[in-house]
Amino acid sequence: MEIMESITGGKSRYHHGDLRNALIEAAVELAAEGGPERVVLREAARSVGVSPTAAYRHFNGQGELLEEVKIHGQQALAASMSEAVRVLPGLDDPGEEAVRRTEAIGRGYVRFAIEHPGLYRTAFCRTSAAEEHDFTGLEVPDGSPEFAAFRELSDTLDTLVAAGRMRPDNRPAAEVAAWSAVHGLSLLILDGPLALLPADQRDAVVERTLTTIVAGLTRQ
Amino acid sequence: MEIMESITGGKSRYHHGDLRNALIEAAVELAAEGGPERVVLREAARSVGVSPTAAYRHFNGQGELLEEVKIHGQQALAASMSEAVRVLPGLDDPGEEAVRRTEAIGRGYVRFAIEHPGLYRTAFCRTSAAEEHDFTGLEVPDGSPEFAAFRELSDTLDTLVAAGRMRPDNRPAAEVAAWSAVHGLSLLILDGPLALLPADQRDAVVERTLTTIVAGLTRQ
DNA sequence: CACAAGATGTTAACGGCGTCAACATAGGAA
DNA sequence: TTCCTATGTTGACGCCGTTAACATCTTGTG
Repeated sequence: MEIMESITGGKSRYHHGDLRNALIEAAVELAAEGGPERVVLREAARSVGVSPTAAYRHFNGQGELLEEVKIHGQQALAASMSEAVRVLPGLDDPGEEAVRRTEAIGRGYVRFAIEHPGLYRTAFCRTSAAEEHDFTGLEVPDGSPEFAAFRELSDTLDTLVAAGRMRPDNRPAAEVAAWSAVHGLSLLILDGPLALLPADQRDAVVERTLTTIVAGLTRQ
Repeated sequence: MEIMESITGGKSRYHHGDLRNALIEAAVELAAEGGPERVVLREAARSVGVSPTAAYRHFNGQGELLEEVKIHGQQALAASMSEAVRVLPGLDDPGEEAVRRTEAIGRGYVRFAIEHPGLYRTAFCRTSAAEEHDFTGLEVPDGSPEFAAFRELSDTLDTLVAAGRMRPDNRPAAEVAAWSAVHGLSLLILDGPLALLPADQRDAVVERTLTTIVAGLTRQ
């Protein structure tokens, strides 16, 4: 398989060259604009300039296209969380550092939801492909990049225990508690009763919620 | 306006008599089966035995029908929370009672989500009618029955403060933190990574999460 | 180099959806 | 009784996802 000299080659060609990715890109844009219900196969095809049925050469159907966008959203979310941690200053007290890091992860999570509501909602939308990974807090899958951030959370929680800031018997399900809090908070802000809260009040509520959940996790 | 002797009168009549409620009922059933995306106007009409456009005499369109179902779901959720509290035994220590009550409210919330996933998802689905109520934790709207349970949570949190189990400066946004936790937990269980967790492990995670969030709220 | 075969894209069509316009009927008030 | 209005019906439109049948490009092989 030679590399097609096409891609941006010129003149409208019968074969697109990279239709799959082009469709995903278009679909991501749609999702960013209007969430999962907005990613409609025909519109993605239209915006790429191709017939609707062409998509079926690259996806099993709309569901599979949506799944692709979903993965993209999960990765972007993970990146936001990682970035929030990366930016943190180092501290002398490792326990304090772990606490700050935990809060930062949560902040990055909520921040992404607020800044990219469509993608965030898509990342957690229901899809027919219900083959979800599961973890109780003990078994953390690795490899899949969308879970890199989750791994980061998990490690940070371990650090909390190691530094004596969290009781070991609190450790199991700690990531579920943390994740639940930021996930719920994000959705209450996006779709729920906190939707029309002015930004400054909203941020205050976010900070207070982060503080509360971390307090719960680190209670001795 | 005389009462129509119809309703269950007999013989197929041209005028249904209570089509609006019949459609809502059908739509609720659909939502219970498959969530918000399942409440399709034509199917509701079909199951009532009426033409699709008949619905337009009673609703502005599918969105308004969905909105009706949404309200129904919110009320059912509130009922589940209230029931969980009602069932609690009284305690001598009012502080301890308030703590138990807070946990019970959360348990009732998550329990409803697990037992009625379709209705729960519908209760929180996005609808065009974005005229949501908002509250920062200070201003709690009353009247609307779907918020009765929220009022109950708010009162319970007040009791926590009064009994000296919660620092007053922790009070603001406390309901947001509590709500976020149970909401996020419910969604992680329904759609997210905890979906395939066996029931007993799932219940354990729920209990641990409730404990953690209450610990955060009541930390001195 | 020729050419068959597979990969990739197109057109046409189906059924289902939400919605609108035009028409039909029933029930109550005058 | 008669007419008005509330309520329901039929028919049509454009959108969606999806399938089947056909067209064109690309590539490996003789």
